[in-house]
Amino acid sequence: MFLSSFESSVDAKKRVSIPAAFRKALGRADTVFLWPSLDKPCIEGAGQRLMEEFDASMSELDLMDPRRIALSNYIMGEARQAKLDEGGRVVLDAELLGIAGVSEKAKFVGLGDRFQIWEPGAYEGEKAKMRALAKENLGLLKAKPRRPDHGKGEAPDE
Amino acid sequence: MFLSSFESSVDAKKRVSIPAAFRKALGRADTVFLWPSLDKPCIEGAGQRLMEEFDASMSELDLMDPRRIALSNYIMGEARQAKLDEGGRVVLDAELLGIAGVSEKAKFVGLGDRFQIWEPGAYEGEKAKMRALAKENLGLLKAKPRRPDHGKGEAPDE
DNA sequence: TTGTTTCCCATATGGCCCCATGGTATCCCG
DNA sequence: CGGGATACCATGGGGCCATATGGGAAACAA
Repeated sequence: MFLSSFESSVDAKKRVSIPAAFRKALGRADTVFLWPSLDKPCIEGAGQRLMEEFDASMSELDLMDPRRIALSNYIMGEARQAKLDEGGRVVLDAELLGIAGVSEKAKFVGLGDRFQIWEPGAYEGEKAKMRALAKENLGLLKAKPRRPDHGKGEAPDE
Repeated sequence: MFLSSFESSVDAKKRVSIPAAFRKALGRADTVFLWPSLDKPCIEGAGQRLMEEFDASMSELDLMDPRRIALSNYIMGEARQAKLDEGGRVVLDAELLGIAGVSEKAKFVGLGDRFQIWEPGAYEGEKAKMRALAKENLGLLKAKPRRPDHGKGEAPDE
């Protein structure tokens, strides 16, 4: 799970360290999938697993459905698979850097099944917006109905 | 269940002891999830269980639903998973400490499924407010209808 | 060649893990 | 009932190792 946020720096060769915690969430393969966000000035990234989910979702549409083509075009067409070097870094190409406005520093933000890479300043503004939207939608987080705990749940074992 | 309040101190390495009573409520895994409160100057924390509930709720929304992204952004982006050392302590990073204004002492307050960490002085003020709000809403505590007792009082669980 | 990309090695810093100590409450045994 | 022993808990400190980041050499493209 991509959890928490980190900032790392972009060197002269356009390399960034993927935070160690995120590398662990990527799975065994030393690759990341990266693509420009559809609606925000940031880069999105994930491991093989999420790509397979996208793929599975799309395969439920007819082969020639124009909507399928459009989705494939965005998801498969725009995404790239980057290989991590042995220090856990990837090279960000000029297009990705441009879209996100990233130059010196890159802010990695975990979103559970994926993560985003922001220019740190730009992210501050976005964060405020996201917080407001999250606040409005806290109601979507349903509690699992639980019956008065008869010692089942998190009883310390021992 | 996170119950009652405790105060512990923050050492030079920004470590705090999680109260032993709370550690038992965290379950067997030696990790805590910590995040800044949405509306109060304090840190909130919980065990794996609550995070899994969040995760499950979110996975019922569409992959690209903006509300999902916003919620993920707050919950996954701002939370961090801290590992307890063998003495039952965690390291609080500078951001969390800053948000809660915690420096020397930290006040742990149990809230049932989660807990909060306050700067002790700040908590005193908050406590008064919470008490007033609780007083106005005592009516929300409904008695569970219980039938005329068959057994011997309440069975202590265990 | 010249510039760009890819791989590999180097290194310091700070985060994490472990060991140590002192204090306190509880229990047991005298 | 008292004293001691024991377990548990809070806190301090030190050392190792992973991580982040810099740089150089080799492979490749123009």
